[in-house]
Amino acid sequence: MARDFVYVEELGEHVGERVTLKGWLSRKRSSGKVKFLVLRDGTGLLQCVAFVRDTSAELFERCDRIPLESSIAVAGRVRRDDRAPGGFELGIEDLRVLHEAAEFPIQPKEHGVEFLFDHRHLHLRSRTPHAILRVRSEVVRACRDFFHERRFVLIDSPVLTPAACEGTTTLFETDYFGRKAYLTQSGQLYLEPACMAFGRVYCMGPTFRAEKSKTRRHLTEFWMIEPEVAFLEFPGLLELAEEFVSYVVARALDVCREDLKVLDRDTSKLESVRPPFPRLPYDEAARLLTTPESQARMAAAGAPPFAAGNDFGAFDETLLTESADRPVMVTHWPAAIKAFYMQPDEADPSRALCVDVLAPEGYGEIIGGSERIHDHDLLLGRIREHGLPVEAFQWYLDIRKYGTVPHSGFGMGVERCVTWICGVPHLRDAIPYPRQIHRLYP
RNA sequence: UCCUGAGUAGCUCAGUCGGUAGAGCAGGUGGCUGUUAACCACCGGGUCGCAGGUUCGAGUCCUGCCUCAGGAGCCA
Repeated sequence: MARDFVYVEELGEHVGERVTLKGWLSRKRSSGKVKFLVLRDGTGLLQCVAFVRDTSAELFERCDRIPLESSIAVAGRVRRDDRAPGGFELGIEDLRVLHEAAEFPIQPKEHGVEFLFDHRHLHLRSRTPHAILRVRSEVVRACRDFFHERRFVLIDSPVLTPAACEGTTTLFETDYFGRKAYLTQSGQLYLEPACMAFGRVYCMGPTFRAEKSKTRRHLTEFWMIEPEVAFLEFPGLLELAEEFVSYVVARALDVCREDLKVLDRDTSKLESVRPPFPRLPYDEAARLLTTPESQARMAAAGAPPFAAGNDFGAFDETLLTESADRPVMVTHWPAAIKAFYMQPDEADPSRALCVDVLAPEGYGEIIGGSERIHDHDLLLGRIREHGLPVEAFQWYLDIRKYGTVPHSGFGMGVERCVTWICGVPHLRDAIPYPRQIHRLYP
C-alpha cells in the first residue's frame, strides 16, 4: 500500500526528518505567539507547533481558523520534546486543510450516555471508545488464532434460521418469502453436525436475542465464538475453556498495554488469569449462596435471595467470584434449568455436564458450554419434554443416527469478554454500534 | 415487562417559598512566546420533553403520555 505520508505510530523512526502526516485536528491551543494543533490519525496523537517567528504570517494566522475535526495534512520536522504528549512533536512547515469540518458536537468534556450513543459514529474518534475497540479487535484475532493453532476448521453457521434453538420467546422474527424465519440465537446446532465432518470446528458471528433486557450485561445483537469438538468429553471441555480464556487475556496484556493504560485498567487483576481455573460444582455454589452471611448480603444489596435449584442472579455471580483471582467454572447444574441438549451426569442424572465460566470482578458469565447428548432416544425424549417441534429438529437428531460420538462445545460472548478485559462498566461500550432494546441508531 | 430516578441554551448542569431564565464548556471577537480538556475579557445563544389542569401568575404544584438512565427478571 503506497503512501506519501507517515503515521504517528511510526514517528520514532523519523526524528530529525521532514515528514508529512494526514489526519484530523483533534484539539488546538494557542498562546499568542505560539500555536499548538493536535493531530489524530488513528494510530496516535501528535502535537504540531507553530511559532510566529518560524512560520509565515499567513500560515500562522490560518492555524486559528481551522475548525476541530477538519481533515488536514501537516508537513514539518519531527523532534523529541518532553513537553509534548507522546514525547514527539512536529514543527509545522506546511499545512493543508483537506476538508473544513462543521462544528463538531462532541467536546472534550462530560457528556450523557444518550448523547454519546446518538453520536456513536463520531464518538468512535474519542480516546476511550478507540482504546476499547482496539482491544476488541485484538481479542477477536486472538480467538481465531487460538483455534487455528489447534487445527480447528472455521464453519460459519447461518444467521437466518427456520426454528428456535432453545426457546421461542426471545427470537427476532422476519419474513422469508412468505415463511417465517428467525435471526440466529446460537450457531451450536449447526456446529454439531460439522464437528462430525471436521473433528474440531468453530464459528464466530453475530447472534440475536429479542429479550427485553435493560442491563449493563445485555445487547440484542452480540458476537459469539463457539467451538465444538468430536470425542471431547466434559473434563476436556473444561480444559479447553480455561486454556482459551487464558490465551485471549494473555494476548490482550501482551499487545494492548497502551490501550489498557488509556482505560486505567488495573492489569494486575488480569496477570493471574492462568489455568487451572477453580471448579465449583453447582451444589457447592448453592451452599455458599445460602449461608446466612450470603443471604444477609443479598438483602443488604437489595438483590433477590438465592434459592437452591435456581439460576444465579448478577449479585450471586459477583459473590461467587469475589475471592477468586481468575474466572470460576461452575459445573454440574440442575438439568431442569439448562438447555435440552446437555448430557446428564452418569453419577447423578439430575445434573448436567455443563459449565458456566464466571469472570471475576463482577463481570459475570462469559462462557456457557456442555457435553452434548449423543444418544438418539435420550435427545428425542428431551426435545419432547421441552415441548419443541420434533420435525424441526429431525436434521439435528440425524447426527445421533450415523456414527454418534460424545462431543462438547461452548460459546463465549465476545462483548462480555472485552468488557471484562477492558474493565469498563457496560457492554454497549465493547461493540462499535450497540443494539439495545431502545437503540437502533446509528 | 416491573421498580426507582431524570428530562431547562449545541453539551453538562443550577434554578430556594409559585412571581416572568442562570453558570461552565462549546461558538464568535480581542489579548497572551510552551500549551497539555490552557488562560483572561467581551458578545450572541431558550417551544423549560409533550398535552391537559389548578392559579391573577407555573421551569416550579396536579393528571396523563413520551423519551432516557440505573436496577430486576432472562441470558452470552
